Amino acid sequence: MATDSTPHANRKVTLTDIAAGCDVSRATVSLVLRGSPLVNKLTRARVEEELRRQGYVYNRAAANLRRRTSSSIALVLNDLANPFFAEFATGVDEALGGGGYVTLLGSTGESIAREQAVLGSLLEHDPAGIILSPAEGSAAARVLATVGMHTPLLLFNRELTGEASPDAPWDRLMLDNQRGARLATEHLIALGQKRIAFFGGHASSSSCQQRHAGYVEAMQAAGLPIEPHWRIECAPNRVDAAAQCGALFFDTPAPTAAVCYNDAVALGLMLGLYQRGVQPGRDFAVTGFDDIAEAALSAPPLTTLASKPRARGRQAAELLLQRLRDPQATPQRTVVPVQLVVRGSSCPPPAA
Amino acid sequence: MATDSTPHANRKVTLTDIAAGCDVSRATVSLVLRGSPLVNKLTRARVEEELRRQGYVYNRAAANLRRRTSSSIALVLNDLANPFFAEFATGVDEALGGGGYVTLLGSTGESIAREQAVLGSLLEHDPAGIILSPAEGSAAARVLATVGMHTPLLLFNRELTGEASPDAPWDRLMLDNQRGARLATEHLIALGQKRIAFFGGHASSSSCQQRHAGYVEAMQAAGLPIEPHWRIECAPNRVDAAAQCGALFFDTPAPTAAVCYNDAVALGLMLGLYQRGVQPGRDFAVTGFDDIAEAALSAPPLTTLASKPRARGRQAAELLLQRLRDPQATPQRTVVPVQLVVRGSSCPPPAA
DNA sequence: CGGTACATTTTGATCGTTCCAATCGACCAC
DNA sequence: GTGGTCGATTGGAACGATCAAAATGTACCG
Repeated sequence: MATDSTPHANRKVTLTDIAAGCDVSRATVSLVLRGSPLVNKLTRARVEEELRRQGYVYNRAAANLRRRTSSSIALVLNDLANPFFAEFATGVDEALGGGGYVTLLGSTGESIAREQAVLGSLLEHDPAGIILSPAEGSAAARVLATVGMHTPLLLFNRELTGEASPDAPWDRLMLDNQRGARLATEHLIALGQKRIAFFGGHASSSSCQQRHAGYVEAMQAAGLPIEPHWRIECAPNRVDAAAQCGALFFDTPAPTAAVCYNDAVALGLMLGLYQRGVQPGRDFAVTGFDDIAEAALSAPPLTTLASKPRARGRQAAELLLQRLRDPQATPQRTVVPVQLVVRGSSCPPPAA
Repeated sequence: MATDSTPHANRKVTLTDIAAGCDVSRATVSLVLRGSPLVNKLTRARVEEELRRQGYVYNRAAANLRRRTSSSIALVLNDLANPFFAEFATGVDEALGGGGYVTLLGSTGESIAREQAVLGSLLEHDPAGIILSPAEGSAAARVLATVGMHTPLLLFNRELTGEASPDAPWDRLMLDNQRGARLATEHLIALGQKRIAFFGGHASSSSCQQRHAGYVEAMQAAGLPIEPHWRIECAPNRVDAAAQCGALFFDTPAPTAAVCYNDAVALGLMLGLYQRGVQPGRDFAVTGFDDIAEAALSAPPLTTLASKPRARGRQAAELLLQRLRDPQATPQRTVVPVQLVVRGSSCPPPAA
């Protein structure tokens, strides 16, 4: 309450001010701040009182400079506005905060140019590490060039393109995309579906490739055919997905089910289906990927693959913190399983 | 490509390294870095070459220390996982990046304790300013005590409680909650609705109070009655809203429409209505607030109030940057209008 | 009393940058 | 040859913290 009693004009309070204020040296104050057992109980009390009185706030930047350490982690995301990544970011921040780190945020909006700029800008703040969910098509070489090899980087969710480089000792946290999509496809097949499309995403993105591979795997294992026009690309958002819905029915035989790239796409597709008078969950089966919050609440609720983005965020932070503790350890590639969540959007094919 | 040709072991490259590398003084290199016109073209070229060769990265922390400046802004949000705030954060980061600032993220998860902790932690990194969307019930006095008066703070979206304090010269960016809710209510009234409930939110939150006031205003202006059981509180998320749906129908006369606290609540309510066999947009009118992405894509699409969170984010950043330019200006309170977006979820009452 | 041990505190250098004042060479004017 | 101006560069002291080593003081012991 009396914190701001002294109208300390403008300048910030420093160690030196405190030291002067209670007649000790800066070093002693520093020791007090860091809870060293070396200081006398009495002086500690005096100093602490003075700290309170002057409203001192620690300057971590100065400390970090001297100690050649860092207490921040950069979090660079391709699309923060996507609830999946928003949840992820929340998890990251949670875990980093627990570890005494602060999150430097950067959002690239899926633009490689902005990714470069953002990485460059954040690096100037000397983060202890970086968590990066790369923009689509981001190249390993460029990232390596700007990040260098001083700062540990954890790759989340997507691979970088042209990853031939031997000296890119990065950790990875990836979803088991292939197995997830395979599970979804197998689930549809078990329901009796035979004409199953793969809908949405850009074929150039690694996660899309992996999910498509899982779909192909399941189809082939079941001896089912895959028509070329059952593969529809679209941007991974609702609006574009809804717009592309019609493409599923241009050609015959039309599919009666679709494994979608992710939930956003699946929800958009369902909207498009409604608009054509096709009722998802009854006339047409749909599955998603991610299990974002609205998946459970759509009509019909969406069958999808749960990846628990917040837990993934915490995990990403943990992995990076671990790397900081042991910079020499060999790079880890962590693949987290995803869980099939069956809801109303998946159904048997309409009786022919 | 040759950036990492030198296996520079471990230590980071500094000004001194560059200076030594091309036989000039640190000061000159510093001038080059900042594009000063004082340096000779030739030396500049030499230095720039050396910078590239050694893969130098600027240490902004050191510079900030010396210059007594800061190049970061703290962004503290009560719920980053909410798409509204995720969009907001994206807008903030966009605009801050443009201004050469970096975003320090903090997510409080609607906990006052965490808000304190996060603010404290971020302040140690000496942000030039703070954008805060406070947790519910966060007190002005506590915030003032931890933030102090050195760091400009911009309050977004919510007021702090107990705001009697005369010396809390904070800028504000608020939505026009009252007018928004009034517009929604008037819209329902114009459709012929007479029994209109106000659904969701915590009565203690300032934004909820304002929205409720707008609702009351419209009802009274139209001479319509307001039943006590037409005011249902719930947490501002889908799940709780769906669960509280039944409370609307415990008592008679039951409402035939509801003005909801926000979109999350409205979507949850619609789900709850479906589960009771009541079809929103036909049997019961619903309006939301925020116009989050899924509002347009729900079934039926949601009538709501657009607040353009991303644009608000940019605006918040701009306001704060302006404050930094002129710290002496009198505190601003900016209230942004919201726009009624009429969609399928609002309808006339069922023919009695 | 000298010596050693221990607890506590201080001095001065340092982190990587910027700022200020000073320097230096070259050129010109008188 | 002296002084002045100009362009280009530099040395060294900051910024606010930490660290290593040295310096206090105090107590104890033979």
